[in-house]
Amino acid sequence: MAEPKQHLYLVDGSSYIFRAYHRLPPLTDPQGTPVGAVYGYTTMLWKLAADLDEADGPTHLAVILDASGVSFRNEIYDQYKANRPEPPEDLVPQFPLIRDATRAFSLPCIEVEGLEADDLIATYAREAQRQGWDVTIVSSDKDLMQLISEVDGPNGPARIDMLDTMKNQRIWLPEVEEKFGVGPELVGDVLALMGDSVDNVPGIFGIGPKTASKLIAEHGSLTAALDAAPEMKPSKLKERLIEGRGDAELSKILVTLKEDCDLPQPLEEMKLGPVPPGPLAAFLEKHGFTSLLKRLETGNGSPARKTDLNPPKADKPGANRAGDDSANRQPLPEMPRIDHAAYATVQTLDALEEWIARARAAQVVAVDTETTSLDAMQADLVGVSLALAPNDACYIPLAHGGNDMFAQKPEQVDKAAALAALKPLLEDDAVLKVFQNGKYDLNVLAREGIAVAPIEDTMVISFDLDAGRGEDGMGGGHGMDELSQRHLGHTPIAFKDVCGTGKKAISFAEVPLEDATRYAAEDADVTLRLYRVLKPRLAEEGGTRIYERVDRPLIPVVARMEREGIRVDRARLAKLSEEFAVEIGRLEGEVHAAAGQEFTVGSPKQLGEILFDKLGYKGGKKGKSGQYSTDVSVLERLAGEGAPIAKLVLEWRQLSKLKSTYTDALQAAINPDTGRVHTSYSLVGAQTGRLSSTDPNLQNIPVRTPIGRQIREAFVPEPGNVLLAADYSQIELRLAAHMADVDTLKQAFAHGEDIHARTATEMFGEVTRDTRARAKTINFAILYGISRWGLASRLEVEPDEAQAMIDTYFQRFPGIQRYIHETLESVRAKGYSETLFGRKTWFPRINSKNQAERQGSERAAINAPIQGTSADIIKRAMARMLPALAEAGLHDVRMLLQVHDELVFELPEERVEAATPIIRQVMAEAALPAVELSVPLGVDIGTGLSWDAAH
DNA sequence: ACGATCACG
DNA sequence: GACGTACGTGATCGTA
Repeated sequence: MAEPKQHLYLVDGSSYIFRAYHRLPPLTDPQGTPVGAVYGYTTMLWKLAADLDEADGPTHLAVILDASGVSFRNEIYDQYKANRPEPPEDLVPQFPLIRDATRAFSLPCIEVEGLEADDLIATYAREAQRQGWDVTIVSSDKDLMQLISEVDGPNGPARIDMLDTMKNQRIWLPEVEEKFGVGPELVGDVLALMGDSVDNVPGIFGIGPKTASKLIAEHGSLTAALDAAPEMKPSKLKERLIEGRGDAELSKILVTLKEDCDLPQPLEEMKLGPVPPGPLAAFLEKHGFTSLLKRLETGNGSPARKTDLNPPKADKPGANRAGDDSANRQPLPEMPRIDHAAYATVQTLDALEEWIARARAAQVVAVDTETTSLDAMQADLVGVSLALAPNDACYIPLAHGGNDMFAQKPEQVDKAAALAALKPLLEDDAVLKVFQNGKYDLNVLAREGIAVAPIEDTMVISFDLDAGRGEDGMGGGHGMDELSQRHLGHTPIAFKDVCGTGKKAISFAEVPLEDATRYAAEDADVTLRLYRVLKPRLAEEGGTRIYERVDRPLIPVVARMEREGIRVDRARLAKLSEEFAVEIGRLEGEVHAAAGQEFTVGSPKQLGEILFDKLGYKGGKKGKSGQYSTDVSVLERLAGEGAPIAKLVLEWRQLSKLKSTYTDALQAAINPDTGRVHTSYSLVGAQTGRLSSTDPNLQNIPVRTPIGRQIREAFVPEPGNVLLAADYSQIELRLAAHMADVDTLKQAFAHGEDIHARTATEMFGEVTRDTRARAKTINFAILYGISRWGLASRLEVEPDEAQAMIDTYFQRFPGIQRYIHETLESVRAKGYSETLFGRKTWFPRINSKNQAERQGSERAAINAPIQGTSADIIKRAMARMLPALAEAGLHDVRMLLQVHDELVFELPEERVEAATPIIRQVMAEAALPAVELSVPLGVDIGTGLSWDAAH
């Protein structure tokens, strides 16, 4: 048997502590020594050491530090690292503690005078790779990205990758490519051109990361780029390249890692075993890391646990871990209890200016708006609250006392003046604005002419961490009250306690200032506290990638789409409503006649009794509510068996649905100010990461039947414009083919084949209308997690026959069965599924003893990575779309709607030709560069004078 | 407030 | 031996 692969982790201790210092709160230990960064470092080592025995975890580990003093690079260039500022004074005493912490874990700690940590890491990494080991460099230093590689070793490929523990991100070839636009072997050349101000590597003045990447990618190397300079067309860039040649060559030497250092310690001595608890306990105790100490004692996720408490086990190492993660969370510095009396009401411009100044100094401020409506497109701004620290919060009333000119109004800052004062703060790049559901506030403030940025959103952070995590008894929502309850143990004042409910409800503008301040300032306070709890978890739990790269950038994009809205033709809808009403009345009469009595056709209860008791049709099945089922499958069966009433009811239902849900409701949804319909998208509505749409839902407008499609004809562009609809074609099946690595399907997609026809050929040997339809059903069944009974009922065959088809499918596409098996194993062990972009969905019931519950989770878990990856891809496309169009000068293309695999745009007719290829490209390439798919993404685009015509 | 039904991907 | 059968949503209606 081959020996298990060795995996060396090299921890770049020095760079970690700098970053930890800035990211973590300034804790001090019982002796008064600052230990915030050390605490961060300790938890990181803890996690790494506890990963021993995990797949891809370390078998060997060493910490590499910078020795103090000068390195050989200073002999080459005396200015090297010369302008680096002194480290902050409360960081200095923490440097030696890094060594103490490392020793406490009984881990090797290596530093060599005259060598930098990077050079030692490079040498050790290459040496281990030569011996066929995998290597993970724990650092985020971009210089080290030069080392990322994979070579053929004695027993298979040996790779060097990186792990950024702050962002909890693996860095591998795609990440390097994304950052530098070139492979690792050329990273040094890019760095040499761009320089590094922190290390005082000169680079070439005036060339930054973008230009450097572009030059190296174009010419293939630094030397080639420099050589090509004299031939370039006259430009600033050309001059700089020629004049800066010397600087660039020197920089290249400085950034090149020394890979042939003398090694002070052989690799074998880095072998990682269970951590002896004694020295570690002493260290934790000395510095007052009591929560870690407790975990060490209880063995909960402890690096010492493996031998001390549990004998090594061969079976699933992660079993039963599902969902227990929250208990493993880092303790946070205590926050004071919520104190409503501490909140300020800001009633003068001077006081407001002071809060704004303090917010600027704090650089992070939680913001909340109070309005008159939940609909951001109708809401009037009533006040704004700010929070700078726990209990340090205020409320700024702007429109209390209502709009009645003569009413008695409380003293408050003039609304226009206050907003003018707030605007620079809210738009300041250097001040982070934290919201709970920021999309709402963004829209309210955008309507006041304020373009808030940059923002953070605790609701979205919560979703990216905990989607699906709700269990019985504990809600899984991401609303503020729920989050506050869950993470802060605090129940905020309820809106209805301030404004009342039902008929007696008052507008927030009528709430007395004292109550308004308590409520509003508390919301900002809670938001800030939630941010402090949730934000660090992103990095710890691997949520940074999806939050920073997908969901956070999407917030302003979706907000903008909501504000754009879409025009609907009211007259057309009204006409449809009327036609439907006539037809519904006629059908109702016929149904009553067929039934021999009047009854409420819309009542499934009454209908069931008429059909099965009075008229005596057979096959009535009662559900658990004791009521006959009368859904479409039942009525269709009855209609097929010659029951005229069933067909009439089906028609009646179709038209009632269309009228009440669409033609009537859409007219009512037209915004009187804009004349357009503005849906609201939820970024946290669907567990898989999809958006959902409400008020009205524009993601379920009819399309499948001709009669329903008439409603789509009422969605229209402004005069002179057209609607453009761009759809991903079969995206989920394509992703399944990629993720399950099914060659036959991948080839079919690569050749642009009809995928259902192809499936029919594989399964039934021939393509007919019937076999293709069956194949299509089976393809979807696979995506949704199949059962013989479910498939049987859809195909109207016996379960045995359905099972035979499933077997055939798995035989023809063996990757699918393996994918399903591996996905479920992983979800059972970890508790969550993951998309290609790292989005997690939790399945707390995956190991349930209740079979139905468990099987339901299993089906959802099979589907979630596929549906979720598709959602990630279109989200990335959306975030890039308007910038890409703008870059081509297309500023008048509006992105209006998203329907899961479709984007709808409105644009002047004469822009269609220019916009189409850009939209197609952005969508088709949306996975890149983070993920390279082995199937192409097809995009179908159409245009027309209605949404229907655009398809 | 909840279940049944049906609109969408 | 019983369970309850395709994934993910939201709106509307009737009924409790």
